[in-house]
Amino acid sequence: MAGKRERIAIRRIDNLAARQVTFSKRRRGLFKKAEELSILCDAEVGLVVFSATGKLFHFASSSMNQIIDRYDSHSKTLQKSEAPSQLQSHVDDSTCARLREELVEASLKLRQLRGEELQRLSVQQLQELEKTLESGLGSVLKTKSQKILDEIDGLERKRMQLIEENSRLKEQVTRMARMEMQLGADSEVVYEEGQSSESVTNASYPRPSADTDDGGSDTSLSLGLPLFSSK
Amino acid sequence: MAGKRERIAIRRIDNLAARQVTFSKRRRGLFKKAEELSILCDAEVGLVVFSATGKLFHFASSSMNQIIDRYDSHSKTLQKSEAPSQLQSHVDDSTCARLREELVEASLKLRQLRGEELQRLSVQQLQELEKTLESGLGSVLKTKSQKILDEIDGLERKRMQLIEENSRLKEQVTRMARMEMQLGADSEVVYEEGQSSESVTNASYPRPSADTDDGGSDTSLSLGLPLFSSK
DNA sequence: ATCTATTTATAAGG
DNA sequence: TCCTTATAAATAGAT
Repeated sequence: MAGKRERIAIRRIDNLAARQVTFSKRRRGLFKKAEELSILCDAEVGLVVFSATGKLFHFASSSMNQIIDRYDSHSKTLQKSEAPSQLQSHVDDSTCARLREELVEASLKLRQLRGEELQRLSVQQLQELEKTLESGLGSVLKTKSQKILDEIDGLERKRMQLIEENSRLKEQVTRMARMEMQLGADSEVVYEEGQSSESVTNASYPRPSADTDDGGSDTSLSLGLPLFSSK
Repeated sequence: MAGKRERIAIRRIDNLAARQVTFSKRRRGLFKKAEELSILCDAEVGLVVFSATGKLFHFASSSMNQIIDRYDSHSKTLQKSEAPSQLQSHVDDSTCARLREELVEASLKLRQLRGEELQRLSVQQLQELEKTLESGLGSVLKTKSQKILDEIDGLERKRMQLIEENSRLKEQVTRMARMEMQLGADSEVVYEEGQSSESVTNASYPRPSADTDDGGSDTSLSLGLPLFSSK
């Protein structure tokens, strides 16, 4: 029979055998293409692959060390003062080895929490993992909710402040309009800008840009442009 | 018009423009496949490419430093001679520092997955964490179910084997009982153990301990003790 | 960059 | 792992 091939999603292949087969095939394809790229385009290519079982595969168009060095020199902007050589290496190999171990361990746990590398675990261990994940998920959800509520709360508070401010302004406008009427029609009035007092009673008039952050609670007296002037 | 495409030989492309175009296209393809391999097959992949013009491109399924370290530890069969003290410590401070950094980072992520240290995260980040946890939890549950089903399956298989064995034994006992009757009442019968043939027809008689593992399928003829003997 | 004719890679099944 | 085949994906050449 031949393969009724279907497109596959790019996510970890669960079935171990299938995963290994795919690894073989794709690894070969990848290395082939890496080599082709280096030859066709005169590029320096280094490729390192560790199988899930820890086996190493690698390709380098020149020498891997050379490529790694070149990579390091590109990525390391920070240089060490080489002067005292390694005479005062405070960290010894055993410290490093321990760190490495811890890192490997931490990485494994991370992957397991992410749902990988589970095959070797016992049902008991899986159960524990499940509990950890559930509790973690619970905390995350709780924190997320809290943050969202806080945000809503903050917005609501700002909204209330704005409403307050708004009504203060309306009041002020009303008062001023009344004063204007009392002044009578004989006083001379100059409009600094072409805005009549009527438009100010509209709740959605544009706020002046001076007040960038909207936390302001007393901009009512510093609007920066005259609300009206009489003629 | 579209391309009347021809296969190309794998050798350096002379034309500069064509070489650059091909570099772009194939580089993208290569990186895509590198990532796919790492995801599909749970492999650790590190890829470094320098263009002919010296530009660096790189991909790492985990962290490049980690991969380079792992590569180094694999490829270095040469061991440190302890004689000249720490004059030739293969691991330098920077490697160690890097390890430390990675460990700190991994620990933080672990704690976050466990539901700690969440306060500084944004809602967006929490959302991602949530997705990770949910997917991890899904995998764990799936794996656990599979393991439990496998166990049940194994037990069921063993049960069936025991039932089979049991009925074989019953048959044997019946046959033997019949033979005994045919021998007549005058023959003397000696039981070496205080067990009558009747009790063997009981489905729950204890099995002899010789067969430790219960995968056995033909203990019926090697019970290790005579069912009866004639005199 | 975009468009296709073609070549390649590869999933599925033995 | 290798082989086969149908099909998905990559990509050379041209616009």
